[in-house]
Amino acid sequence: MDSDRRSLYFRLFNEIGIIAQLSRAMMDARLPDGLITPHFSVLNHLIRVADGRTPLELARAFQVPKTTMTHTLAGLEARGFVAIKPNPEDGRSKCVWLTEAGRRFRDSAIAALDPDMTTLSRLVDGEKVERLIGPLTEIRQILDAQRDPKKPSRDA
Amino acid sequence: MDSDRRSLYFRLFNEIGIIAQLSRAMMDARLPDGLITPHFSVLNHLIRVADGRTPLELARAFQVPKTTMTHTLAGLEARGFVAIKPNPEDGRSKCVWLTEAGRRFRDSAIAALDPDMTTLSRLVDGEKVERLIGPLTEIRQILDAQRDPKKPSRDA
DNA sequence: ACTAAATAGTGCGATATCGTATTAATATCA
DNA sequence: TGATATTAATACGATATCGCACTATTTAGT
Repeated sequence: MDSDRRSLYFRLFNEIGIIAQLSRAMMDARLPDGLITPHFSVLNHLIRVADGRTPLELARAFQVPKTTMTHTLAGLEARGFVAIKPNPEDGRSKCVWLTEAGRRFRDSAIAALDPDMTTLSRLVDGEKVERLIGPLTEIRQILDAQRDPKKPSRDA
Repeated sequence: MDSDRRSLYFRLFNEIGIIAQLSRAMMDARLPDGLITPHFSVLNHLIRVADGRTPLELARAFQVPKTTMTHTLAGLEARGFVAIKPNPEDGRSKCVWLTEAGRRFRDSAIAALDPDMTTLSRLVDGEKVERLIGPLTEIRQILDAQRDPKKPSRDA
């Protein structure tokens, strides 16, 4: 592979890595206590996508190792933001349910993030963001498909 | 801020976060020993951008806290991939220089990553990537500028 | 020159992230 | 049905990441 082509992809991943770091730092700064972006993201996912997901489904959705999701969920459960119950369809598995406190926390977190998001929406054209999401989703899916299918969660 | 607009930015950051995680996992899997993507990225930066940077400059370049960069550099120094010397222009500061071993390691890491990158270049159109980098760089710069200028490294 | 404020790097403790190995339950199949 | 492989979750240990606080040095202001 020639050097120019290679550095193109490195630059892409570098920019994306930095944006991920900056956006996460921005959100972390608005979240209380020991709660950080992954906690909020999981709550948000449970509301936006579907309640009652299994830990493994959540790990896949965020592309983190199972053990990382176990840890994140333990933090949410300790604060009473989710309830983790046995999966009635599979004795090995669990289901993660939002609690009322979890919903309230998610709403208050969004409120806390709102000023930053509003500022951002003034600085970054929404249509430009929409045009980005398509290709980014495509790249995400390709990267996802590249992983060893035997390892759906990277450490299984 | 209305909910649609808000979820647009959340989706952007979510996709970017997942791609960052996947690309990092992909690279980590090809790096030896205890070396991970940040180690490689720093070496790559020293070659591509400029040798002899200070730790703080590197922390800013990657938008990580100073302490994180200290830790990353310690790992590189322990393996003899960089030499950290006093900054002749500032007694508080240091300068990070690549060693020959560092260059060799960077080259071998690139060689190890090459198959993945080649696969990627077949699956993701290079021109599409080029069209992404501009807007992403812009967003990165805006996010960067949004941070409190008093805290150039998030924990200063 | 002297003092006060700012800056560069790091020690330290807390938490996050990850890989490996383990346990329990389920699925496969002879 | 019984043996084997697969799967979901977690315990555990190692390292990464981060914020806070501290030291040494430099810079600014008088």
